[in-house]
Amino acid sequence: MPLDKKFDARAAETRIYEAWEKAGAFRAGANASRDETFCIMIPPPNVTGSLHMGHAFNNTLQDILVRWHRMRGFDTLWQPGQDHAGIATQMVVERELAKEGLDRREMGREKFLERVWAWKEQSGGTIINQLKRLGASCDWSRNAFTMDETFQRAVIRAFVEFYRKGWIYRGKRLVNWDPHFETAISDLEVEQVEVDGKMWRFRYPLEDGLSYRHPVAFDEEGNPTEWEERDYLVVATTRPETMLGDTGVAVHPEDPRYRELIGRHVILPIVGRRIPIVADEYADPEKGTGAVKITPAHDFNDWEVGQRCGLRAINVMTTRAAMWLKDNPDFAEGCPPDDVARAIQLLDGLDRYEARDAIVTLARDEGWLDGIDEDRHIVPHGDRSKVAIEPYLTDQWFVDTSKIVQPAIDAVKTGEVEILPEQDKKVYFNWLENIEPWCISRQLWWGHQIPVWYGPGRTADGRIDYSARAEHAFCGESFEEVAAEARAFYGVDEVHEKTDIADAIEDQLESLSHDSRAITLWRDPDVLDTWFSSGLWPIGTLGWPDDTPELRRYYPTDVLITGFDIIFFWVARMMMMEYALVGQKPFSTVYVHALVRDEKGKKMSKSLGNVLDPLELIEEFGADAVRFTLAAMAAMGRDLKLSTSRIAGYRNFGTKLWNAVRFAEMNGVYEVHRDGAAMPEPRATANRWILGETARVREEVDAALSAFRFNDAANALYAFVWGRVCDWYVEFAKPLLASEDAELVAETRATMGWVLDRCLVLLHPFMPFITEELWGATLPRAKMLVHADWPETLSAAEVVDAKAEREMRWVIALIEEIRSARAQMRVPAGLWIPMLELELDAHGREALACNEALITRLARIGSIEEAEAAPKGSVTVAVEGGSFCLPLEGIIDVAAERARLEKTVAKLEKELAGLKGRLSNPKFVESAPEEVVEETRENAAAREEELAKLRAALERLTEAA
RNA sequence: GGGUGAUUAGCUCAGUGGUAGAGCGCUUCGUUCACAUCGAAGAUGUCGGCGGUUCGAAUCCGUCAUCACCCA
Repeated sequence: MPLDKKFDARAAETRIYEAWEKAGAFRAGANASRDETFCIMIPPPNVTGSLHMGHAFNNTLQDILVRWHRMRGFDTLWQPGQDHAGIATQMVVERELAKEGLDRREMGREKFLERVWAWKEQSGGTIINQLKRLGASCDWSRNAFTMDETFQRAVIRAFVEFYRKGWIYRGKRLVNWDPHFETAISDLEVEQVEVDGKMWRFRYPLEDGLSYRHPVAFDEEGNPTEWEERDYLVVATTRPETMLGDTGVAVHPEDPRYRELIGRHVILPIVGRRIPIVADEYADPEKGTGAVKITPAHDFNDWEVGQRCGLRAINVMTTRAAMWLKDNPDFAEGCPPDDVARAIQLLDGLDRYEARDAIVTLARDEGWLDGIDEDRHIVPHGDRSKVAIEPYLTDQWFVDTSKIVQPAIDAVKTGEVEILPEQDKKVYFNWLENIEPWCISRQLWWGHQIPVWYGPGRTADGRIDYSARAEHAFCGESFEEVAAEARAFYGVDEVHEKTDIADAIEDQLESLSHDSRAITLWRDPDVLDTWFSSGLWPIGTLGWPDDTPELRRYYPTDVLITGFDIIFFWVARMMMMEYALVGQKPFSTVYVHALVRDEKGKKMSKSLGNVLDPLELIEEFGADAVRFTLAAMAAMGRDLKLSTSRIAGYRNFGTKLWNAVRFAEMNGVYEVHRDGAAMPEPRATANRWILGETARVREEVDAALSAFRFNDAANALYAFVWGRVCDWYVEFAKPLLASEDAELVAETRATMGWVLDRCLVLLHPFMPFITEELWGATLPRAKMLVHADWPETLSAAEVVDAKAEREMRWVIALIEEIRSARAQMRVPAGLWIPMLELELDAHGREALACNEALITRLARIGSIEEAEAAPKGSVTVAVEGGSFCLPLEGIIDVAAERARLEKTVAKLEKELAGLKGRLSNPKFVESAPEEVVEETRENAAAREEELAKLRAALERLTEAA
């Protein structure tokens, strides 16, 4: 049954994917024929996410490598899975609940988590199915999830190990607080956004009527010429609401204006707090007034200043970033009670922005507003919530990254782990060498709950101490483990667990009243940063902490392919955590790819509306076209700008391949060629030539893929299949297949069949669907293409026939020359014209004799005859070793022919001048490599020869005219 | 402010010292004989500017300009 005229991607892709899955084609070790393993860990997408262009790109590259290795017989595992995306998923579910008028706090943790799991069950498969549409050949039977029981065990184990080694600690620190989600987030989850804002200047009165002289006018050299007497300091701030937590004013120690004020005090307006003027280099004399208010509990820089200068940190906000003044002893401490009461009355409970307005209004009304300037500044925002982040003082868990960072740096320095492209190494080092402690606790419910339980403390003399400060933490992989420890610690028989601190205290009081020897512990309610679990991905998915066969076989993995945007989030953390936990690298090579942008180079974003949906593109052009486009554009280290016309072009490439096979089928190729046939040994030059070309492209593709040069591999295949097989070989084969010589026909069929099979094999990693379809449609096959043998030993050195290659190049050049002359002379395309052979060397004669049928057919030449001289009005065709002419008197325009020849002559002359110039330079001949000099000589000679022929032709033209 | 990268045909981009390339687009011609998602032919470049190294620079170095991204 003949093939259709084109490939129906939409109908075929699902069917083919199902066939692969049914055959278990992607299972770990499928098609393995050698000992070496090849393992890629998928960068886990969010479980409730959906496929975007970045995923499509990333997974296409992985699939190319995986299919390539699988066909080469490696024991291959592409490990798929998803992460639980703590904040993102909790956000989605909370939004769902809100529609039903529900709130997670009212539901309670357990009920809420049930809802999250239900949501995961419902939408978790979306991205898997989308990856399948793309053709991703993951071992889905091993699909992993960071919240799976086995993976949870790995996360908890990692936490406990780190804790016991002292690499994790809990502390009251300023963290990036997201007031929308009411959780801490890590530095990396913060986006810096430039916004238009204001800079307010406030006057803080000096204590006890103190005053100083502040310069207000300056001469040309900047020396002050006028001063005014001030009994206040002017501080500037972009965040007036934080002033309630001010505990100092900093000036530069060298600043002459304020030197005498250092150590004195100002009285904070509104609250009446007496706060010191401290010297700190953080205060920049050039900025504003050079005096800066310090709010250690609400600003990272101020926190540092506070630490250095011994200032208090007063938290004045709630977890929702509303003002917290009432019942806030820290706030009230040291302030006049009347002022505190008034502040509470005016400001308590106000949102931070309402409070800002209120404070500015107060300042204006009370006369301590010095002025307002327009100001553009950077405000940190939560990358998920998009609200302004509040630096916030809370108890959080941190990984002391300084303890585990060194092996991650060394591994890349020594080359044990390779990062490609090179430039991304710098980014990696830059971050790791300046690494900050990693805040890993999140005030969320969806995630891995921190395996730490708290109980009362113990005093030195063995009594139990219930004060909050004495709180004792127990860390263990289970409550049982912790309970055992607690029994020993307290010397009690019973240890109870409560999830909530309030319940625990109640329970404790109850036991005390019964004089029972029991202690109640409560578990830390927080969960771990999703990236803490993703950091364990390579070992966790393979079964760690158990010593599984998979872990032994596939770990360390081979390649990680990921976007540059998660080098810090993920790559660096896997490096640190895996070295810390198993003492081995997680992977050998990291290939970092760039961003997919729209065709104008803009980052794709929903708000810009320039998002290309990979699934829509797959619908329109087929997965193969989308994949091939991404591969062809994957030049290392460059962003890629995607346009649909490019995808359409590669869809056409698939059609081209399809029709080449269709041609073969229509010409009896598959009556002769057999599945698994050895490479034929044909006589005909064209057949021998294409075998050599096939060997060459195989080497090119392997070299390119080995170097992660996906674009080179894709382009080599494109140029081979379209530019050599379809444009030339199929055309050469037409006269051969039409020959009377049955043996010639048979060898041509065998050759074409073999070459096309190699095309399918080599293209399969890039275009798996259409190639698999053609593979199955042409012959009964022992194995599906997905498991076909990669022609690894096909070597150009062995297969290329230098004579055949030279001959075919000559034939192609001649045909191109004739076609070009015809087109420029406006010879009607359908017209068969005679050609005269004027002079020809031995090689040319042989090449002509062997390929006359090809030449006459492809150049539309009716006859070739020898002639002594070119007749009047003929067109000259010069080739290596000879020249021909097309006697076209009456058809051609002499002036046009002259113009054509002159143009070529001019081009050759220019080239020749350059070549001769170099050769006549003695320094060039002396210092350039021998082969370069030789090549230049040959080039010059060849040009000279051609030039002579064309000049002669020009002369004849002149004589004739 | 610090860092990284980019600047090559109309567009998107390859090109690590030896004759400037590809795809798309454009122009002309062409459909019985695999494919119009096609074929044939063609036009288009001070390789961002300036300096340097070299026999030789799109390529190496310096500098300036413009743009982009990352980090503060």
